[in-house]
Amino acid sequence: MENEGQGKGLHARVLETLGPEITAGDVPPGTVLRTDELAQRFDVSRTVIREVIRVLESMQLVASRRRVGVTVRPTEEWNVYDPRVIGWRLAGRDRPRQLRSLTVLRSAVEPVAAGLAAAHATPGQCAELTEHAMGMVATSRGQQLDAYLVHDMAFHRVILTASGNEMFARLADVVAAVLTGRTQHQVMFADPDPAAVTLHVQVAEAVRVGDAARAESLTRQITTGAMAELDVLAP
Amino acid sequence: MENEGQGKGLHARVLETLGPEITAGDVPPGTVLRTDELAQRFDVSRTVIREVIRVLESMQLVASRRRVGVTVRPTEEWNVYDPRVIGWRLAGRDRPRQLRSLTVLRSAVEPVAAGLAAAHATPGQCAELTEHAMGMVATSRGQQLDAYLVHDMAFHRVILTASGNEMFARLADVVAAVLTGRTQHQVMFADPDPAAVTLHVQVAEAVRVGDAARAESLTRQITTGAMAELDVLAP
DNA sequence: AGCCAATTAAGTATGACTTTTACATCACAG
DNA sequence: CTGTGATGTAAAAGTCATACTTAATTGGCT
Repeated sequence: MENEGQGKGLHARVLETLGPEITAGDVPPGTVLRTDELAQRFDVSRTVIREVIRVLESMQLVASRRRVGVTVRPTEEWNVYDPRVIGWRLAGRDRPRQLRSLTVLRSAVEPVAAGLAAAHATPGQCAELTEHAMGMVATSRGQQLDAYLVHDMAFHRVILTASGNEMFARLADVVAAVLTGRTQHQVMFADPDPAAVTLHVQVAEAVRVGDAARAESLTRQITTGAMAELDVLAP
Repeated sequence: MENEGQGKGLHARVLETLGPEITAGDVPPGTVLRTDELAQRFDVSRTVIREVIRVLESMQLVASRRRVGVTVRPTEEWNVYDPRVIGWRLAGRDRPRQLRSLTVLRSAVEPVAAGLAAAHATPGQCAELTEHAMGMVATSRGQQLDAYLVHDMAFHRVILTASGNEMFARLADVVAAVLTGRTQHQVMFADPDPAAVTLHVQVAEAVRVGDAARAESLTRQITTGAMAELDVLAP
């Protein structure tokens, strides 16, 4: 379990080592890396390293300049919306900060998405929504946090995709990660907030009847609740 | 002006050709590309093509599999938050749809960002804000759209960065692109909506005095106005 | 100060070799 | 005759080593 599985290609393995090192701050901004050294360190050819560098460069994590080397860029310039960067940061040292950033983003996006979903959701999506809301009710008591989480993530994914906005839809994974992170940090025996569960049911209903304003307002209550919860467990 | 400047490296030039072709839909999802064919087509070595493919893969535009080739992935899987993907799509065929998506995203994010800015903005940022709001007032009449745009973009950039949330801050370029796109599509002799100008001044003031609720509400009026404007000029 | 040359590290090209895997072929059992 | 499964082959990406090119930094020389 020391090395990541060798199933993937070489460049993927190198990337999965170097990326997290950078996002975690182990290789601080301004550091200069040389391709030859990296090739030596990972015992791969320079070709492989170059491909990794290209990907890291496309994430704005590094900048490559002739005669000087590969420089780690300052944090503010990183592509923080890249799923892999998000994943690495969530797995790394400043997971709390990252979780907070993402929760704020979620609190901005989800209410608007819910409002749009009320206008655009297909009957099938409405059905899924109520189904998952019911699932949340059913699993909200008695230490079934894992089962609850599955429904919660599915619920929010449907909302985001039913909004009909591709930018919102692509945040489904991020929201899922946030929800997972929150569950993992919660006390194991604490059941979800009953008020939140009720709100989800009401959102599903509002979307079904096409009440955009109500769907938005209710979802805003959910997300502000999530932020308040974050403040309580803040590190 | 036929070819993009040859100042950058080879892989950048190939990327700037292949990327837009994919995002524009000229190379529809499901299409398989072979690396040696691409190498032949662009008259570069396979090494260069491989690096391009890696970057395209990191944008989730393509997937590379052995024995089959490089497959263009379906639109829903693209990394639509990647700045280059956004740029390519804005430059391409479905620019209207993209502009609409981004405007909706903006309408979700900016009000929340403004609320946070009211709580976190430094005195310096408040000064910048009023300065640019004043600039907008000064350039709002008499076909000075370009000068107006500069202040508008700067204003919103300050709001987003002053929010203190890195995810919001990284959307400044996107918002700038949206504002630019809107200006370019407007009739050349139409001055900006006076109501919008007033709202910007009021937002700057609300942020300065730390009235988060008011800053959020005013900004929401700005963004809903922007969306309404989009509906009028909808293609 | 300003210019030129040397040096350094990334960028590119090429060719040989490895690994994975889709596909077709064939054998066998139902 | 058909469907299932084992097997072999070939195609394309993946990897490596090496030689060469290009740009930019550094430092020395005028």
